[in-house]
Amino acid sequence: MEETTTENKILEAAKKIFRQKGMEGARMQEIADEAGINKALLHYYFRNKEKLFLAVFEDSFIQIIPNLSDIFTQCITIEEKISLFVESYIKILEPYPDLPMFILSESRRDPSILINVLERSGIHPKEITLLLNSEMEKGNIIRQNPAHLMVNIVSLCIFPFLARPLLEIVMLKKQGLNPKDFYNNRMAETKDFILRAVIPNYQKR
Amino acid sequence: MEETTTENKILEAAKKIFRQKGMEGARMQEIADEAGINKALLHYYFRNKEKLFLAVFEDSFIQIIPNLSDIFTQCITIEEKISLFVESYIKILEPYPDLPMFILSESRRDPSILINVLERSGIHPKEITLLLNSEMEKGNIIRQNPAHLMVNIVSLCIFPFLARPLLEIVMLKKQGLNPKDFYNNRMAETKDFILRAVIPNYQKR
DNA sequence: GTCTATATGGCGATAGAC
DNA sequence: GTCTATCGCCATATAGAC
Repeated sequence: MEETTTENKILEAAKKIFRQKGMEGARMQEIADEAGINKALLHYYFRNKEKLFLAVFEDSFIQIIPNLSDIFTQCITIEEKISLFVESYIKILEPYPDLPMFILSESRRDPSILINVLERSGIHPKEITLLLNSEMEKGNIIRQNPAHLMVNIVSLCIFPFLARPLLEIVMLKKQGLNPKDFYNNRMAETKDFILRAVIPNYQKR
Repeated sequence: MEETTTENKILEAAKKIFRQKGMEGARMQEIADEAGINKALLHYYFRNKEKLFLAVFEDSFIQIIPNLSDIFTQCITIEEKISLFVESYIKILEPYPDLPMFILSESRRDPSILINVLERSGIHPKEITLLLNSEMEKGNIIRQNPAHLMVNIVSLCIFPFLARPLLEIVMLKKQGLNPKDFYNNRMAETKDFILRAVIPNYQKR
């Protein structure tokens, strides 16, 4: 069941505002309004803006680097693993379309906020590298640099969220396309594109 | 030859600071210092921060949506066109690694800044869609949704710039990789990945 | 055109009553 | 724990001398 303590109300409000506007764009007053409390209470619970922001950032980071590592230890083919990863990742992001820009933009503003949070992150690229190399040995996936392959997959999943406002305007004004249709097809198209670049003789099924 | 009028010095300084820190993170004092002039002069030439920012944004937008449309009208194969696009685009961005985040982040903060700038942008996705469709008819590229294909190509080119600080830390701390090596190989790996997903029976050459 | 000095407002943070 | 009132700073913007 939901905890509706004051501290929790503040955190939820802060998540909403910080993720939308970033550390520098957010206003403590706006967060207080959103939480339905007074501005002074923010400082009572979190001392200052920086500390409140860090709480939101860490929570957000854990959410965007989801616990998907178990996908790669399951007993399924590499094709199914990649498929499942892409589907799960896009599904996780869909309810929080602001998260990717928030994380990347704040990481760029102040990379030091990453240091603490990376430890407890559940990112283990070394293990995935081993898996990919072994699958290449077996001929199950096309030979390529594993680091680039991982970045490629993540790029294709995340970029449409990052560029959403720009993409929507371009589609509407320059192509006469409905952005909703685009985003509805996105998961399937992403999966097929990746698998064509990765699986030998891949045919859509 | 270089124009070194005061107005130009201001614009160059503003580009540097705004692209690094964004509209909300930038300080008029810092821009004045960078330009080697007084803060009041900024207002003399550009009235207010918003107008100075818009000048920088429009200049930046034109730079990131480069005049690459002529690539698609050249008399070369579709494979060469895609190859050339990826190479040119990454090469254009390399001297300005902050540009992609600046454009996308500011577009999200206030999408209305896009309206004016999109008109004179040289983005003509409809023409590229026609080209892609015709190449699919001929069997030169694998059948897929042209809108997604265009987004995929741009995603793979741009994302590594957007995520650079995060990627560098992950590579150093979690993989023991040298980020420089990664970015040196990036162009070739991107090209091959895309061509495998697009060209029937593509073999690296 | 370029400067110094100053006005004006907003925001993070604190004091202190309840 | 929660509120009202207020402090102090900093950033944008303007006034006015040169």
